[in-house]
Amino acid sequence: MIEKYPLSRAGVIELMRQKGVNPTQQRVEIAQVLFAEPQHLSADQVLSLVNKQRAIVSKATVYNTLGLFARKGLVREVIVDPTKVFYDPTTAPHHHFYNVDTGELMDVEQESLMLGDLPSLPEGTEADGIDVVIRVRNCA
Amino acid sequence: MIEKYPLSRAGVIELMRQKGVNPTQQRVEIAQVLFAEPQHLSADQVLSLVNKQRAIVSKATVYNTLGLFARKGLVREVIVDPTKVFYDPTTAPHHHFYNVDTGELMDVEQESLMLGDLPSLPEGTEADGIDVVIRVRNCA
DNA sequence: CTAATGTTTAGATTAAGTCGAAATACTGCG
DNA sequence: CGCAGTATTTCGACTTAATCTAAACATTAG
Repeated sequence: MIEKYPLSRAGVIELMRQKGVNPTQQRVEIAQVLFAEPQHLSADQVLSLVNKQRAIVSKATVYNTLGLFARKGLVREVIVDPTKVFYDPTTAPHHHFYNVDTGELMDVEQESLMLGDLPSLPEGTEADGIDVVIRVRNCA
Repeated sequence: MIEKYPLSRAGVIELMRQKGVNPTQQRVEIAQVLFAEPQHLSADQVLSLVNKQRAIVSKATVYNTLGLFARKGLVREVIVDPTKVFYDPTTAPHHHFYNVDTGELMDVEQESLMLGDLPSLPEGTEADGIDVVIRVRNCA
């Protein structure tokens, strides 16, 4: 999980195998874009990055694949912007800064923000994950 | 801020005055829906609740007003669902459970989840708020 | 080869949210 | 009162992320 960026073609294929995702042509292309560096891309950005040179992958496939990757735990969906979803290649637990002025999204590096125990969950539910977003704005 | 639900018409008007929001007819109608009880409503839900009996407020006004309320600190925007924004009448700091199976959003009651210190913010930014969402799913 | 299954595609469709410009309501002031 | 100016609301068209549909394509097993 803690690997060097960018991940090689072989690296992403290996990772996909580990996560039980069939590494097809298009999926590998998409994964390579996502794992090029630690970053936060929207579906739209992934679409245009993948098809930068020549058209390789369709819009529907990008959406399908990002959804699949998220379900399989290859990437993490980050919901902070009401207008679009971001996909984060870093799946290890970590938190985010979100700049409401610029729309920029950044990882919180160190585990400087520590969480206490989880509160008791509602009846009949189990934890799926925790999202902590620290909203910041440019100071005046 | 810690008031009893539902808030009376006079109560919401008072609150709007405190927050510097001109209490017009439509805004009061919308506020009464929001402050009827602790809950999490989408713009669409507010729209249909407000116009349940007779048409009172237009779609544009609902969106305008919810945005205004959020900016003025009357309600809190909660972003957990990629398809819509929820509005929470409880503005005191608190966290949320989000049931990914049902789409249900709930307040975390007690301060059972304690946050440590904030990590150092990115250069040139100041804190605007923290959103903690505990995703849960129905157990098998 | 053929069937079955899994994947990708283009293009139409949905639905939340925004926008622009006209209508309406309210405010103070002569 | 009556007018002028500002604030608010409205309609309906528009934008856009995301989904859906149904067909095409790929891959594998037998």
